[in-house]
Amino acid sequence: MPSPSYVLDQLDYLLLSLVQHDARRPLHELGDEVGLSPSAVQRRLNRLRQRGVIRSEVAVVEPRSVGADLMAVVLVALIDDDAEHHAAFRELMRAEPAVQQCYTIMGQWDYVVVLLASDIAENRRLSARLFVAPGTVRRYETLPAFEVVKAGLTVPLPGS
Amino acid sequence: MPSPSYVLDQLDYLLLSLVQHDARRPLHELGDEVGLSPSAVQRRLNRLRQRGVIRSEVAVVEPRSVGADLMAVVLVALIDDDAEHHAAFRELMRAEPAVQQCYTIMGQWDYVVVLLASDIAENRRLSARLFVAPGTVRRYETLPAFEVVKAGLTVPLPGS
DNA sequence: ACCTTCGCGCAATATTTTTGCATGCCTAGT
DNA sequence: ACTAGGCATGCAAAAATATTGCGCGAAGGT
Repeated sequence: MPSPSYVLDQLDYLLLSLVQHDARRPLHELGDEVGLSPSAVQRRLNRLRQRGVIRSEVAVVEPRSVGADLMAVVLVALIDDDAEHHAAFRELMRAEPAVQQCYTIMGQWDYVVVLLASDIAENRRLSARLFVAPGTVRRYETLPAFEVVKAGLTVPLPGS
Repeated sequence: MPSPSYVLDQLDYLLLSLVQHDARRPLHELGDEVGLSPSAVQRRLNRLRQRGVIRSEVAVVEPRSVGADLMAVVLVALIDDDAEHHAAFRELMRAEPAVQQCYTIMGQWDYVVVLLASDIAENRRLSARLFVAPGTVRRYETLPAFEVVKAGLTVPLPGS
């Protein structure tokens, strides 16, 4: 489902590198930078959207501005490798707004979860609800974030 | 610098919850959903931008579409807590496009780094360059991601 | 050599954003 | 109670931007 690998040329990469930092720039401005007319730029962007290369365009909200002052990285090990348990846990993660990111990883832990909360108390409540109550988690370790050095979804692009 | 805490009302939260999922919806559409005229919506969004509540608007690129097939979470411990070392390491992380995210954390590790690479070989090259060559890292542990269960920058919003 | 395909620029059109202005609603001060 | 100021709103005009139709030329295949 991601995308069956398509052929993107240098111009596509250039455009992606621009819009992944600022999605609000008008087409003629992007066109000036890459040497294309506005409509050509638009057709390329639409194609990238349609093919799923551009997954979405979103506004990035500063967490601290909306009371999410505590970010934490949580390492999680499930009770066992039962497919049911995994499915249930993943569903829980996807459904929970406080879970910003969740990856299945290899190694001694099963998941890495990035959790946003207003404070320690709420973090504890969330942990209880997400990791303890369901009973599918054997062990979890919370690593509170001290500082966000870098946070983004930007992707390294070939030739740039 | 994030933002000195401002007063956002329910409408602001509503708008944020909409645009943090889709930043391309026209003002009149947002207005219909929250019960405001297009210009009122726009003024609110601009205020949120100016105050830094909306940090940016970006296109989210699907990593696998551009050859970034291997994501890994890397736990890093520095040689020591020297401020110099920390500053250097953080600068390195910020400058490196393959580093998607980087947090300072509390506990036995100093940093969590989310690293994007095309494959294992490139991951090794990156690790060598970022964690070994500089000589500021005592120990690091790479946890390759098996599957991305959830990836986003969306923030939990009060009252929604 | 001819045809087909594809992406381009241009120009017309449609949509969206931006701005100026008048109004109504709070709050605070008299 | 009344008034003045600040503030956010809706509306409408204007500006900017996005979208679409069309013809052209290059690349590749027959």
